[in-house]
Amino acid sequence: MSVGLEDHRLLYRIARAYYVEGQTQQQISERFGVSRPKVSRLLQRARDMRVVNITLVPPPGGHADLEHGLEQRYGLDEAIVVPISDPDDPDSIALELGPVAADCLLRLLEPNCTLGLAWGRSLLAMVEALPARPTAGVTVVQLNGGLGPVGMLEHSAELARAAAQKLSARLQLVPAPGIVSTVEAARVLRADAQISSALAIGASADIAVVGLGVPTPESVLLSSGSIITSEDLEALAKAGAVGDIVLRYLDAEGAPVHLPLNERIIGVTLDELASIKRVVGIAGGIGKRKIIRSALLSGLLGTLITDQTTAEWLLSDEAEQRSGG
Amino acid sequence: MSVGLEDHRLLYRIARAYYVEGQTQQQISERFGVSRPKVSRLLQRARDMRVVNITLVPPPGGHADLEHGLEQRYGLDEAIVVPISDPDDPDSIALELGPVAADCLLRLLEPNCTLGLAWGRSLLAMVEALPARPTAGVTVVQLNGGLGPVGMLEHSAELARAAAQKLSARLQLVPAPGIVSTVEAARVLRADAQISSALAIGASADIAVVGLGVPTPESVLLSSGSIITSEDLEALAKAGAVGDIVLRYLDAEGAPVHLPLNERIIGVTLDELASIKRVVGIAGGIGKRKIIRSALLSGLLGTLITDQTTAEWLLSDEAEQRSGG
DNA sequence: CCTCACGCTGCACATATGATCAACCTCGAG
DNA sequence: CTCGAGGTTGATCATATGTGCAGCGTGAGG
Repeated sequence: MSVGLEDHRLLYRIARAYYVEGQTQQQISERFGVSRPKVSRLLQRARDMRVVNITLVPPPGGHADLEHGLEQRYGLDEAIVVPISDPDDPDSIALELGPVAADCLLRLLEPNCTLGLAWGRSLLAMVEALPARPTAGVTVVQLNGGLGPVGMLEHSAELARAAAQKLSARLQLVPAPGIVSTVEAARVLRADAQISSALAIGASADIAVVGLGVPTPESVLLSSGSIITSEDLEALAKAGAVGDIVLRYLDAEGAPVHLPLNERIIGVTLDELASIKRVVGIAGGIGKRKIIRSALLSGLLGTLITDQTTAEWLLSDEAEQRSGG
Repeated sequence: MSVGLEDHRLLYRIARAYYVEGQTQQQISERFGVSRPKVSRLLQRARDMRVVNITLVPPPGGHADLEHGLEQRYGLDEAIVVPISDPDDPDSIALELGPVAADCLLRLLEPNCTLGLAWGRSLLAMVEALPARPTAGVTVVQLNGGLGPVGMLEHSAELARAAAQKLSARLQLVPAPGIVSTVEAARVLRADAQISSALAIGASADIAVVGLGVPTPESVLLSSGSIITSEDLEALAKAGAVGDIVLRYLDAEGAPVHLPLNERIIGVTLDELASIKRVVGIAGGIGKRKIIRSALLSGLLGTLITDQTTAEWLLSDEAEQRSGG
């Protein structure tokens, strides 16, 4: 019996009625004289047998596969891959990631939420790209103490202040440096009511936006102050640190690096960061590959915004091999 | 602002999550940080803007457009167009329409329903193609009295009997000829309790399967008996009749033809036929074009099963012009 | 500067949909 | 012929989905 052929005809007719003519399964069941659940099953079969083909038109640029690949491989909610005009210039990268991150942030923001901000060039670019969009009941909070000279734009407090202004949000600063010279000083500062309260608010943020840092002499962190010493740098290198996320250092596999330096940090901890539902990481450029991969492996990030070149590397065999080594 | 581009990206990502990854809108809304109704609207927009393309694979033979065209133009529930190996041979047509009609009928049949059958070669072919498939509580009933010699396979009673056997159904015959010589005879027969009861059951059938007849000397109707006289034929021609549906004659536009002949018919009336939810018409071939078109215009049919050539004609300009003439 | 009209947002609801389940039928093996 | 396994059916139900609605922000035009 030519079941297959008649079947295909019916599958097609029903699929057409459903997908093209927009009839409900109920209407179709009455029209063709089959039970309503059967229509559902026939449509299922029509999809399985590719009688209906659902095709998606990828957005221009072809980053969709990169994004999906990153999400699959590293378990992200969302990866956003941005084409960069000059992929070798860190400033160019930050400036082009920023607006995209701003778009993403606006999408994620909802009334009465708390937004935690770290610091860095990319964050700065994002905040600058933010349009003035008052959102009811939002609180902007620093995730770590300030770094570098107060008033510097990359300074965490300045970032938070600018963001709060754009969003007409309540501002919660952490009135302390991000790194202090001694463990004892950090302990004292953390004991301060205002500081600990601010950090607690940061730890309970709904959204965190963070950059990823690399401990090189050129980085903003080191060049703008001398709080991290060359001894610290050596210790970090020896311990295998490849970079930091909100001042917390990770090794190549995304594991925290345990060093005395940690005790001198004023900011949310990795555990606290992990408890934040939505952590958005923004970073790109060749120099940040290792820490980006590390952050991805750590599982801390829900969203990653990076450049195309880095995305390709993160999906390449090279990144895979390092996982084995 | 490159709204369109970022929009396209998000539309694509969401469409992909929904259609490819099979996530629910709820999951997507949480993953991408937009409200659930918005996901629904974005998906709607993705379809409207052809970010998702839904393509159907037509069944081999390319009759799908013909079928859809017939349904649209004549307001059918379903048209089934069958490719015929020899479109000029009426027997070939009937034999090839039959199995398709049988498939269709099996689909339409449901437990505890009443199936009314008319008569003719196509109906015979359908019944012969029916597999033995007992269906609970089905009643098969004649829609009109018998025609031609009793025992002839095309005979309405034989058709009904054979169908009832295949379906293990209860059989309700109309113990009378379909056409009698005088109006008076018809009146007497219709008054018979058994006959009128049978006709009432036929009139309340859930499904009716009918052929379409043409009043030519070659037709089974005329060749097998001499109940319709040449005078009748002339009167039919003069009144503009192009054929019949269950022995009721229609003009080219699908309107009933009022003639004394009507009073000599034993069978369900056009009004009764119109009250049956599902009327399946089976007919094909060049000679039947006019009556098929007429039956379609009458609005009596819910389903039409015909051959490809006829379907093309029914959608051609020629058929259109006749509507104006 | 004020006003109005439009569009967008999320909420709440009605509905459409897919899954579960028990009964049934079919087909093949014993 | 009898029996049992697998598949198919429609009833029922929880869930997913689309839409009307009120409120709000925005931008154009006075």
